[in-house]
Amino acid sequence: MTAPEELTVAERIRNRFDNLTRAERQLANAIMENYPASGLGSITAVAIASNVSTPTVLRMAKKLGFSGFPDLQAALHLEIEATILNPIAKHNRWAENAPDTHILNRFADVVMENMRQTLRQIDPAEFNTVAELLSDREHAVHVVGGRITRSLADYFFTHMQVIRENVTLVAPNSNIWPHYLLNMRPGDVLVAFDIRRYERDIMGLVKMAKSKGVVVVVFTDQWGSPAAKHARHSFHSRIEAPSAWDSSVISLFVVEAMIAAVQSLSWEETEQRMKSLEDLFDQTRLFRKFT
Amino acid sequence: MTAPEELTVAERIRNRFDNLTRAERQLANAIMENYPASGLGSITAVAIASNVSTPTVLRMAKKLGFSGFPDLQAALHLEIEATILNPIAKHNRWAENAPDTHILNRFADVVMENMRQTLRQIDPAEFNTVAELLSDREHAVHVVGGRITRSLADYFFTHMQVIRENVTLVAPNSNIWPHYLLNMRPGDVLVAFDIRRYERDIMGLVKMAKSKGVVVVVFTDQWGSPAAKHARHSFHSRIEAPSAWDSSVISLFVVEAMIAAVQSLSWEETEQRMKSLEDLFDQTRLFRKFT
DNA sequence: AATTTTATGAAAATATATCTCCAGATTTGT
DNA sequence: ACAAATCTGGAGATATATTTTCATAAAATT
Repeated sequence: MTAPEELTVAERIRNRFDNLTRAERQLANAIMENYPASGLGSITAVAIASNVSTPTVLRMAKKLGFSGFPDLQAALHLEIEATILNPIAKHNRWAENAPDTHILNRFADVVMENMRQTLRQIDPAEFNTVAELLSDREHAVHVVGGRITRSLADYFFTHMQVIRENVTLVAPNSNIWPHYLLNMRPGDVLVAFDIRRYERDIMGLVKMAKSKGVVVVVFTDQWGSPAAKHARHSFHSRIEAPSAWDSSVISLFVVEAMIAAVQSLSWEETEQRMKSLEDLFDQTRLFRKFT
Repeated sequence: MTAPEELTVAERIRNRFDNLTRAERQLANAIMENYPASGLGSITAVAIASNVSTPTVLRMAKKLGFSGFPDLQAALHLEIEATILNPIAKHNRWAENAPDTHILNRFADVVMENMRQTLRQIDPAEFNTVAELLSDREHAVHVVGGRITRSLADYFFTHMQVIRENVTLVAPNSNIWPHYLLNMRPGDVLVAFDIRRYERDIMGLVKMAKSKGVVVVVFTDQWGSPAAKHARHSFHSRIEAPSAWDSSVISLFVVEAMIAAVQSLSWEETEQRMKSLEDLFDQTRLFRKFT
């Protein structure tokens, strides 16, 4: 036997429909008509929409086993939550041979949730715009990162360097940033990485670059680096992690997607460059042959 | 141009995120967290759930272009109605506002599959063993990466350096690797990153380190670096990507999970070190204060 | 360091929603 | 057709939600 609390409002209505009075049936039909959205307004709104009085709504709510109208509505909210929630996020266990509480599984849960949230926030149009900016050979691309984000900046730079010419990685030491600023021209793009704790210097660099007419793109976290306010475009990744540190996994995900987008916007040139690169590698015998 | 009334609440939040204040961003994130169900309660309930005051909720609602909170909520109700009525348009996409074929969605699919496969392959016992090895202060940890994996090595190094002393990042230039080999002692741990195309030099370094009694841990891809054969432990991440490059997202995921595991194995010391680090940052005023 | 601007939440004021009560309408049983 | 039981909604009482006001705190600017 299912406990009454676990029945949906719709089920309760169906179960007790025969016990309902005329006005209540009218109300029940109106609710089922466009369920569950029809039950979301105030008791007054629901009453009016169904052409019954508010006490009728209340009485039916009580008949259905709720303590009052707000109680019924809370149940509807939970149902909506359950219906709308993305089922992909609910993977019970990632590493099947490890317990749920193993760090691998906990991490996997959080990362997937981060991914879901991040993708919901990204505006694909803005993403495309930035990809186009970055594939424009007319203007240079400058990349800068902070203490932790340096690795991301470096990763991004390494790939962009293969895709196109005229890409600079700004050195981590902010003392010599003025040298880099010298080389930035209007229309150039500055890609800055900054997650908490946000670094003063990045903010400064962004402001100065902006005043020189440089288009600034900031990759930051869900709270947003202060530098993002001065940026033309910004991408917010969720960086939650079951650890003392933040997670950069999703930031890297967005970066890789961006690299892929830029690459496909200018595949012909990129392909050429990659081939030349292969040749160079062959000559230096840096790599073993891949089988 | 879309009329403002036709934008969803989520879109409005995205559009104006950069104009939001700290408390408002906190609220926005809480709403997006479990959207749209999170916005269904009373203004008070929403405020409490997000840990902000009710006026903040109201102010944000107005900033987003609504006349008040009930207006915002009515918009949510309409969205829910639209979503539920059209079940096909729903949840099979990550970035709901981009087509399935958009690179963001294709990337998300692949990453998710990579994660599944990778976690299925990892032996949690081995994972734990390596975490213990890395948290043993008696022995030094050396980290090395290749052309692409350098960023991962760097990331791992940066974090390990905070967690414990006696961690070295081996410089990318393999000419001077012999210098580093000089400092490796039996029982030390060498963490090497190597994904295709596998690099000859990494292989050489691993072999030599092994012959000196160093415990080698290799992070590689699903096919496995040849260096992995000489390693005591190895972790294989799936690096498939819808792009000309491989994806490092899952490798980073495993690295972060490992960092978290090591950190929790020696939390007391790590905590001390992190506090000292905070103090140092405060003194150098490198970061802006995070609120 | 001092000043201005902006952001924030506590608390009061207002508006709205919810519930209670009850008088009349409707149905049911005789 | 009549009495009893039940149903229904109007109107007021109460509770809650929403908005406004304002003092304080934080941040930006000078």
